[in-house]
Amino acid sequence: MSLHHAILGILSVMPMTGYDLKTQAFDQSVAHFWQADQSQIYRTLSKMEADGWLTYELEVQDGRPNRKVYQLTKAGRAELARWLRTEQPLPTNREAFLVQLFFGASLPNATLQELIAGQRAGHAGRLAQFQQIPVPPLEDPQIDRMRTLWRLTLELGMAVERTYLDWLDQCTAVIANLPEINENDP
Amino acid sequence: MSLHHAILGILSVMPMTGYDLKTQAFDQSVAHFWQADQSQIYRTLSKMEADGWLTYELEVQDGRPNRKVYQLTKAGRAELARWLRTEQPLPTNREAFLVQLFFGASLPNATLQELIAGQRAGHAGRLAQFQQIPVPPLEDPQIDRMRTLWRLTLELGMAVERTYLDWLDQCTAVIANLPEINENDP
DNA sequence: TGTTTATATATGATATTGCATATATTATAT
DNA sequence: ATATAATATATGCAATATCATATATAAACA
Repeated sequence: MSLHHAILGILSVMPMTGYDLKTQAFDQSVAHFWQADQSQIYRTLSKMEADGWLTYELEVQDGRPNRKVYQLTKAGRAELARWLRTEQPLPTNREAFLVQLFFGASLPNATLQELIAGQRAGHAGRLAQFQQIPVPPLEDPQIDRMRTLWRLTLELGMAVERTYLDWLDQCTAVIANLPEINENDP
Repeated sequence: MSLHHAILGILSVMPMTGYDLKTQAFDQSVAHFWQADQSQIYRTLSKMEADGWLTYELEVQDGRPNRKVYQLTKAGRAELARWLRTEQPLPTNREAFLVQLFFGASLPNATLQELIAGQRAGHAGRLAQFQQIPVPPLEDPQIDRMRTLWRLTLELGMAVERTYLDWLDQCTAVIANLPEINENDP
């Protein structure tokens, strides 16, 4: 639904190809709030071009596939401006690990701890990845309106990851104090 | 992918109908980590029954549609036990509001503040909803292994909502100090 | 020398989600 | 008296997401 609008946003800052959208934008600068599959990006670009929101300039290359550098049309800019003002629903919470924990009472403590450790490694990795995205600090927000907003979204991404890490450590502590289940008695 | 497993988990605690799964489980006790559409629940139940993970007992009613009370088969219990031990990927971050904020530099401060206020109301509502889900406190985890794990998942849900609320308040403060854009100069 | 990585776009197939609508009766609210 | 909510299951359809694979060449690596 709003992969369209994420793409409009990115291309409004800088025209680029589907390949760049994947490798530069969705895998990097906006990865903390939107991720997209390569095949879905190309399909969505085609559809948006057919709908008149985008055009592209073909850069002919030899030895490599030609590049289609996409940019917004007037209609695309209008659509982005309209959508930016519409109220958005909260994200849906769907998290497989929490299903495991909620229904995991039959698992031994050690197994629960292994699952928790796996999640912890993942979240620590994400936090490290977010911390490497370069944006200026918030101290002087007069400087650059756009970068201030970028910084805010990144602050949330990092705050959420820290919340996960703290909570996973709490889980480890709680389960360490839990009496072991009797494996003969399911 | 794991709506199947969320359903296996719920029915392993208590056999119930598709209607009960929606109204009692997905809209209430597990709403903080998994949500599902009614139509998807019924389709998934049919598929799981066809795959031999579930059976149902028909309770004939008059004046109302008959109830299909689903329960796990032996194969269903085995699949749940297997899946509970498999490592799960982190949830994907896809949040439309952050797309707006990231690309919203062209919006006036007041519009940004309205969008933030809308999100804040939503997250405050979610937190209030989570706080009404009754589970015993963590002080004595010896009491009940299952309820301890339930409590932990709920703690995360609430911690994440508090993280959002704090961050949204920070956004309000930062944007209040931001110089207004010149609307004649896009 | 052979394998992987990078560049670049594209399609097929499947899974998942969301929204609307259909049916049918009883109970409750206005 | 009439409309809405609750109970209960089901299908159609469109949007979205995921996974695999195809094509083609150059560069880097082992």
